[in-house]
Amino acid sequence: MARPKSGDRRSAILSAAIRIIASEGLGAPTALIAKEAGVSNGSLFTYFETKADLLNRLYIEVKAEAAIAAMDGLPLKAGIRKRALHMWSNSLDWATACPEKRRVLAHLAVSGDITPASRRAGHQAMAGVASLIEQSRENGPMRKAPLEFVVAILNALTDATIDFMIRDKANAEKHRTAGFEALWRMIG
Amino acid sequence: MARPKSGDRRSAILSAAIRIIASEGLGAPTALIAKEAGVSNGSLFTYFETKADLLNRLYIEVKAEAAIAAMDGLPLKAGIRKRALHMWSNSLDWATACPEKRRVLAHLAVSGDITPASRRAGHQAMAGVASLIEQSRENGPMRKAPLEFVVAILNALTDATIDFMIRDKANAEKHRTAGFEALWRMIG
Amino acid sequence: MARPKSGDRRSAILSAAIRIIASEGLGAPTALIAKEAGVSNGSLFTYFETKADLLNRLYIEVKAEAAIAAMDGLPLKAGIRKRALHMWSNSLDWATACPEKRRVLAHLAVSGDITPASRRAGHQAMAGVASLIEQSRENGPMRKAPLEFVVAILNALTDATIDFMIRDKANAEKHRTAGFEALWRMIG
Amino acid sequence: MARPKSGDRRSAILSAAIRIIASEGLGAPTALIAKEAGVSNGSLFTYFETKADLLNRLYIEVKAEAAIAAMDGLPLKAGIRKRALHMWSNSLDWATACPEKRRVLAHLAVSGDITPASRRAGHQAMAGVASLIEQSRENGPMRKAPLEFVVAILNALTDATIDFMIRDKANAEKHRTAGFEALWRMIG
DNA sequence: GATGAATGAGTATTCATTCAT
DNA sequence: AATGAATGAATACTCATTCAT
Repeated sequence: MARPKSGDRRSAILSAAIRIIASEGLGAPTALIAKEAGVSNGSLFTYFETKADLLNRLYIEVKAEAAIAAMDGLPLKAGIRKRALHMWSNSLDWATACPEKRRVLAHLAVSGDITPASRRAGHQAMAGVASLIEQSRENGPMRKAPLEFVVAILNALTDATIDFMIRDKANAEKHRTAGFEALWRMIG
Repeated sequence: MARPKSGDRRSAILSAAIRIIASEGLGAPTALIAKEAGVSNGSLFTYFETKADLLNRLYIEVKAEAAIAAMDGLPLKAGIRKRALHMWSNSLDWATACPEKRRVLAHLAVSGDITPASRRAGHQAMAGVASLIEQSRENGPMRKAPLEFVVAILNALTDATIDFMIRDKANAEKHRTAGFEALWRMIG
Repeated sequence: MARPKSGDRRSAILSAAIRIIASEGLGAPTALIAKEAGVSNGSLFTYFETKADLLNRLYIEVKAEAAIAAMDGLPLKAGIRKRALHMWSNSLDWATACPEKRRVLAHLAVSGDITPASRRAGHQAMAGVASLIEQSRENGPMRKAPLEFVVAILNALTDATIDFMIRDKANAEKHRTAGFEALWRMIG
Repeated sequence: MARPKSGDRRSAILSAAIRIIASEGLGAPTALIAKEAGVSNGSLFTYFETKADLLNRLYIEVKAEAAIAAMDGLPLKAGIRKRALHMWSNSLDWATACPEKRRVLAHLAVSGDITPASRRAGHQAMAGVASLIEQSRENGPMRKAPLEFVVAILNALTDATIDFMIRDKANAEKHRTAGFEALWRMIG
């Protein structure tokens, strides 16, 4: 038979982990994740050495996905404000579309199980985003602040905006715009 | 009467919990906390019904302490920008002085063990802060945004700034100022 | 002040133990018994060395009470069958009137905490009853069986009858009579 | 398939439970039972959900075994007295041969952990015995008493007889016979 | 590889008993 | 003596990880 669909199993586990961790938190038993993935609990450990390993992979993959989503369809020729707005919208769209992934990322971000290496990998995945921010602030009031500081603020602002969009869906559009305007006032 | 319940013991446990949870996370064994507090593991449960109870009290007390610190010595007669800056500085000073408390608060904030009631208590403690923000944005670009949204952004911005001050202590002062300027650009 | 009313406290504890153990079983915490007795948990241990001690005293006292109840108002001049019936009725009346004491006795009888010495004390308290049985079987078919065997059967039969009287109160009288007739057929 | 759940392990646990509970009572730690069964403490819980579950299964299985033993080799064509005597002897033989099981059953019978469902299952297992009793008393003095009452008395009488046989082994045979005669006088 | 049973370290909580007040 | 806080041993149950099949 052709190659065993190990890739399938691996991603089945990963996406089961998202669903389970989103609802149960990081304390969720690996056995539950395996079950949700339709896989035996033993199998989980042939794809991931330890639970911590699974968590780290999850962190990296979801982070990467978020980064890709953020840059999707970026109008390369457009002005910087336009491109920034595009990315901002993309990020919020993604977060709204995959609330579970966002929850999981929030859990993982504060987990002691995520290694510095994984965090670095996460940052690298966000390189495109970082560069866009770099350009955005180039002529603004934060032009001298360390890039990381600006990134941190952006992340925080994004989180706050998303939280609010989810909490008050009726006015989601307004919040999205208000968030961007606030951002631009800060760095643009 | 027998040996009366001792406030000292209670706070010994609470502050041991801060130290232990800051370094071990919320999964830290109650026995370890008790030991750090110089108290028997059974005693912990005469002061707190359950571990979750301990966590909730911790959340409320530390949150209240942060609120008090934020408002300490507020120059009531000063203009709004000055007062906002004072609060901003206070918050960052406190967070810098008690990094463990901040870490613990960060852990607790995302914990499923903190009850809605405790969260409400936390918000109430922050009432003074909220009112100051309310005034700050009164004539600014975010005057129409929901207060909660502004609060969320402030929190996020504070966190980002603190993170950065801690990470790059040499330029802590600059980051503190830059953070406030960013804030004021957004809401002032 | 006159003598401290220690006797009161002691019996308060004992009767609280009956109520609590009847409803919670032998696993009931001593603290609960103390509370029900209106006494501090520490005090319980000035009246009874250990929980096992409390249980043993309880066993002996309740057993003695049952024995006394059984012999109460015994018509000394009457014939043996009449006296036996009187005792039989007394026992069932007592058990019906104090179901909690009976429950407690049932629990204690199978407990590993009751010492042989206590069991002997219990038997001694039942001496009057034993003697009556002795006479009852004197000319009957079990005249050669060991007394203890007959006693055991009587106890068992009593228990069964009481259980049934309690379970089917409407026909309690019938069961009481049927039980005695069965007894008499066996030994009389 | 992985290593299949093993009936051997299950019964090893069950019979270890009998030995341990017989000597230590129902308070015996599950870890001790597991150890006696030559199994890890965790394994006990793959065969029985909770300790209470283990206790209930034990109750049902031992009760069933007692019932089967009681009816073993029953001479179906014989007269009722003969059949009753056969059952009586069987029961006593079994109880004498497995004193631990009897002890355990005695403990379990009064335990609050045994569910009504388990008690019902126990009664059903005893259906054959019940029917034999029904026939036995059919023409006797207790023909009008509720069957359950007669069963209770039989149980009690059996218990008393066994206790005595065990206590006074030298005359076990005599007690066995005396017990049956007493029974037959009551109901036959 | 896949399975799921086996393992055993780890943990919150209880409770008899002691002891400071 | 009375109180009730302090103690710490004890215990059911969980779960990441291993391993027999």
